[in-house]
Amino acid sequence: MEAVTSGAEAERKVDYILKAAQKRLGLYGYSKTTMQEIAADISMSKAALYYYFPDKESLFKAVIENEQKEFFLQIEKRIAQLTDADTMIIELVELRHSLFRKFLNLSKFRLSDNTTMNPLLKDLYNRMREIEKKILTTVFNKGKESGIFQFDDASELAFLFSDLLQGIRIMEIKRMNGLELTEAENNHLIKMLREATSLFINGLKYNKLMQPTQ
Amino acid sequence: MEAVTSGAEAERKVDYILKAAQKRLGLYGYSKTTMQEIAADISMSKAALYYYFPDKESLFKAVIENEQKEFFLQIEKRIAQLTDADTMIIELVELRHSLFRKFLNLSKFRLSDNTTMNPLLKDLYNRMREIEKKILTTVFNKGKESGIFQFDDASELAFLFSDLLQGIRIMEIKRMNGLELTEAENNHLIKMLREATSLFINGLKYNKLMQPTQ
DNA sequence: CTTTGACTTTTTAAACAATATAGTCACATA
DNA sequence: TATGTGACTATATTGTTTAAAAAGTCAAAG
Repeated sequence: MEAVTSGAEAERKVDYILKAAQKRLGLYGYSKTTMQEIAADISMSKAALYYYFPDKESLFKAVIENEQKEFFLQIEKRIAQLTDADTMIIELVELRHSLFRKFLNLSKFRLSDNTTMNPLLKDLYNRMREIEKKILTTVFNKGKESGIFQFDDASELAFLFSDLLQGIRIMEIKRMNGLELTEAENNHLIKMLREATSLFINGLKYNKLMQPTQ
Repeated sequence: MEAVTSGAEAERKVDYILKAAQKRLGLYGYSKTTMQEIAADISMSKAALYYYFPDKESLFKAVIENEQKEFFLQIEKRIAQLTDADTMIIELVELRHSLFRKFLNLSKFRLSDNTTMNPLLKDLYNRMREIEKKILTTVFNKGKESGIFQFDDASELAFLFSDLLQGIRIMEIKRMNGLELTEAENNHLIKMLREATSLFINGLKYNKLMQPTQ
């Protein structure tokens, strides 16, 4: 799946290609970006791209992996600066939201396009959730240790919380009119996410109803 | 949108048609059910259907409205038997889940078919949520009056909660393999719904973080 | 008032051609 | 040898035509 080359020069070339691909991916999405166009953008021939990447999918996979790495790096950096589990979660939600928009340019990955790029999208999506859940699990456990949260199974909780947030995002996207998220729609979304998080944390702090699983 | 007739005899005939349409709708979905087939099922001519209903859409709209009416009737009946707001909400979620499956035969309304029947589906969906939110708002307010819930805006809360539940449903459906919800998948779904509801209620009971809106 | 068969119109589906894009390769150049 | 290219092939997408199916109409009849 990776580029076939080694050496610093080659690496710079690969980065160059990735940048170009990233730009078009963010702007037009997967299926509306051709290898020809990417090549032209950086004054190369299409064939040269195939020297560095075996196929289109691999190229874009590399783009996405790059962004994802940076994305989670920033999240963990911020989390590390905090001490309380509850503020960590709140921060996590906020950061996740803004970074997701910034790095992955979500708007272009939307429904219309998602039949063609399904394999890529699904992979991206699964990894995202996997890592997110791992981080959440850690934070929940930290809250439990420090005595402010009460619950049974942290990873199950992380699963639920992650689903719940994703659900809110989907519902907001379903409601929106155009193909882009307007400023108002985005504000509403972040407000919903905040409220849900706030209630969720509260629920964990005074959790008396929650039964042990099965 | 309604049948053009009056009189008890005509009404019985309309019911007869609706039953036949309902059966096929549940079995095959909107686009895979023809007027011809419905007519044949009850030994009528297709033209006769058009005497009672102006078009296909109206016929199926009537079917859906029928089921919806029955659906919410049962919910409100059950709610009326309860006194505590928190158990009301739990019951509401449980009932909503089982009745939705029973009456609206959700499985057939799914993604594959939803491009063709979009207008109908959207309408159905919007009404559902509208009524659901109304009921939720009432229950939340009841909880506030009796002093067990603390929050600012009941209808906003209903909106959030309703979204959140729907989000969990969607996430579970996205995860599922085949086209039908298996027993295991359904169990997982209902478990998630229960946990989310439980946490949500807890959050409302000890709500100290929740800020007044904006 | 209700029902129908025969009819017209509209929608959907299949088959095919035309186009665009992914991907290959023999050769060129440094 | 490592990198790059133009010209090629194979594959996937899109557009167009045609045929079939289904929606919807109507004059006439019971």
